[in-house]
Parts: sequence; C-alpha cells; structure tokens
Amino acid sequence: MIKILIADDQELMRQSLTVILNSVHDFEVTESVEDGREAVRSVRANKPDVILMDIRMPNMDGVVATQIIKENYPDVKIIILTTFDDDEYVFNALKFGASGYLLKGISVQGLEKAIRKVYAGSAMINEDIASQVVRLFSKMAQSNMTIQVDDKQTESIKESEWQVIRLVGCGLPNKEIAAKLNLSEGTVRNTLSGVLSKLGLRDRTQLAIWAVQTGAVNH
Amino acid sequence: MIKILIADDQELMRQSLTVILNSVHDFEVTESVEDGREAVRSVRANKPDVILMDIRMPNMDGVVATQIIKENYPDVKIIILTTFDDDEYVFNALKFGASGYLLKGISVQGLEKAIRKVYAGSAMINEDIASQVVRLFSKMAQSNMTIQVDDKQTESIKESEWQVIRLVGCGLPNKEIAAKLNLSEGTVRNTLSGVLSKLGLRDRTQLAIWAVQTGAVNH
DNA sequence: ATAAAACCGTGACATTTGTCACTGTCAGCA
DNA sequence: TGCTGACAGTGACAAATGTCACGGTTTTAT
Repeated sequence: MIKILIADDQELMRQSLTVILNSVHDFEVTESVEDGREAVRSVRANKPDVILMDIRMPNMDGVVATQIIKENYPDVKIIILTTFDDDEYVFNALKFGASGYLLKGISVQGLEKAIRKVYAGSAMINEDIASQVVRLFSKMAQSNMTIQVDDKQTESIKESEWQVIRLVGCGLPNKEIAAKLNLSEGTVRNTLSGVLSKLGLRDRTQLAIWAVQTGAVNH
Repeated sequence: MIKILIADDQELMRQSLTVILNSVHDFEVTESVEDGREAVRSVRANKPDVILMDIRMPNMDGVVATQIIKENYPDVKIIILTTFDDDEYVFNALKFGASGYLLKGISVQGLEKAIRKVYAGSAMINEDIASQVVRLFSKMAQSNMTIQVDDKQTESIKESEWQVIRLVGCGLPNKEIAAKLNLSEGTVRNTLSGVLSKLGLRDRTQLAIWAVQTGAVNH
C-alpha cells in the first residue's frame, strides 16, 4: 500500500484526486489538506509515502512546505503538481528535494506512473518542465563566462585551500570559516589571500562566483 | 529541411542513424563525423540545424565540442545521444547549452520527435536523465545552495537595484559599479544595502552567489 | 643533522564594505 | 500652493576584508 497525502487549496481538485487515486488497488489517500501548514502536520501524523503538493496555497506555499518536510522527513517523496511552470518555483522545489514536478495537464495514467516511479526512488518531471530545467542550466552557464581564472593554477590548490574555497562559496565570512575549520581567522585570511593571488581574482566575491559557476565547490 | 550532423565514433551507429534520418522526408544528414574536432569543423562548413553528438569520442569529447560549438554558433541545437547517464556528463553538457540529452535506448519515433522539438527551440531529455537532473539539483542544495532569500521580496526589487545586483554578480567592487552606472559610490552602497536587507542576505558575496545560482543575473 | 620547505599563527595596516542619519532635488498630486 | 515619495548623494562610523612582514613549529629532503 502506497500512502498518499494530497495538499491543494482547491476543494474540487482534492476530492477528485482522492477518488481517483483511492480507486487504484494499492494506493491509499490518507488525508487531503488545503494548505502547507496542514500538510506539515499531516506528515507528522500519517507518515505518508508520497505527497502530491500544489505550489500556490494559502498560509504556507508548496515550496516552503517541501523544504520543511524534507528537512524533517527526508524519505517522504514529494511530487509538485501545479498549473504553473514558473522558473523560480521549479528551481526552488527541486532544490529542496521534490522528486517530481508535474503540470496538472497530466493524464491519470501518467500520474499513477509518476507516483510509482517516485515511490520506487526515481524522479519524474514533465517534458515541459524538463525544458525549464535545461534552460536554467544554460542560464547558469551564460554568466559563467564572466569570471576567468588561470586554469593551470587551479591544480596547484591544496586541500586545505579547497576547504576555504568551499566555505567562501557558501557565503560564509572569515570568522565562521575559521570556526568551522578550527583555524584562526588570521590563517583563513592568509589562505584566502594566497588563493586569490593564485587564481588572479580580486576578492572573495569573485572567488565565490567562480566556485559556484564551475562547481568547484565540490572538491 | 532540417539539416542534421551526426558525431559518433562508432561506424555502425553513424551509418544506421544516417540511413534512418535521411528516410524522414524533411530531414537531411549533411555529414557524419567520428570525433569532436571533426564536428566543430563540419559545423563551420555545413551550418547544420541540429547535431546528434555522442559523449565519448577520441580527440575531443562531446562535452568540449558542445562548449566550443555553442560559443561560436549559439543557434545550433545539440542533442547529446549516448549510452551513459553519468552525472558529470549530464551536468556539463546541459551547462554548455545542449538542448537535449537522450539515451541510445530511445526509439526511432522518439528520436524524430526529439529532433523536431529541439529544432523548434524547446528542450528534450529522457525521463531517466531527468531523474539525474533532479538528483543534481538536490546535490547542489546540499553543498553550496545554502543561500535562501525571501521570495516575496524578490518582486519588490526595482530595475535600478537589478542593475547593481547584476554587476555584483559579475564580481565588481562598488567603485566600478558606480562608474558603470554613472552613480556615486555612496549611492551604490545605499542601494546595495537596501537589496541585502530586502533579501535577507548578509553581504555582497551571498548576493553574488544567489544571483549566479538562480540566474538572477539576467534581469 | 641541518637546511629547506610547508604550515599555522600574530599583529599591523590600508581598503573595502555595510549601515545610518541626513540633505537636496524633482515629479506627481490633493 | 504645499505635501509626499522616490531618487541621488554626502559624511561618518564600525566591521570585515586583503596584504605583509614576521615568529614558531613540524615535516621533508639532502
């Protein structure tokens, strides 16, 4: 039995989804709620396997709810089910760990298939959404051209320096970097200074941009 | 007529694709090459509309070829067609502007449809690849995507503020931003200060990271 | 063993950055 | 007319940042 929670502010949508999904032999809709806050509560109470979540809801929107739920129950699978394919929404929802992002135009068969795939640990997004995602990626690449470093020098960066780079790439100030690495702030400053001159960058901001754009943040 | 270039190091694959695609009435395979370098040359010579590109090729791999071609001919659509669904490849190929990423397990009908969609300006990726992409996003969220802003406030940002954000996202210091916008440095500081408090960010570095990651750099 | 590195740290310094209170200008409007 | 609000700017200030010269300590190599 796959336990499903439905979160949507439209009464009609909730009811029809409930009926449709309950008619599938191994699906069980445990509850249907009308806003994000209720969704969070219901997850606590019913421990569903899969959540169908609308984006636009009163009180707490679907993205925030996704974030909160995923933080506390990382195993719950969340499918965003919405009429909108807004860039920001797609990006944030996926960022916070939604496993699927489907437009409401999807067929019942498609939805059932998506629920099964997501339940099995896979991910599922609409073709149209996939286009958005691809666009997001290339948008990231566009601005990639702005910061350029001496590529040869990149190899001469040592592990201790990478640690600092990673944290700079997260937007931390020197003091917090020092705390995380059990170093003094002075040392962090010196390390950073060395990295900057190696890469030919001007300040931590340029370094952060470079780190994010090249994915240097990961090792 | 949609002009197609095939780049794959396997002779058999090249030949069968050529035959199959040429049999579609409005497709025309202009050339089929066996490595990335040849692909770049062929683009220059034949100006194809769509390229089917393998990832693993001698001399120059598909990702690098994609990057080079997209830099010089941004209008050419590139579909990565491969047997592998390696994280790194997917990420880099999409980053450099590939419009599609398909596994070779795809059907002929699926491939034809993908070529048409891509040619029309849309994007196309396999469902399985989509899963990878979603996983990538959540990986990003784990590592460097710690920058979160108050989304509602995003809308209240005015054009003059976007200009500053864009330049911060390019790694410019206040003085240069002021010069570019014909403002005084003090004004830039004040605007920036306002933006930071609106978005709930600590400093220009966090702003830059946010701008780059969300693509906010572009308007 | 001793010199040469590499590593961590300090203190000092100039610069940059972010914030705030306040001034002047100009357009729109009751 | 005067009022309001948005906009550009100033000056001042505390905090953060980047750079440097320098001292220890450990590791490495000859």
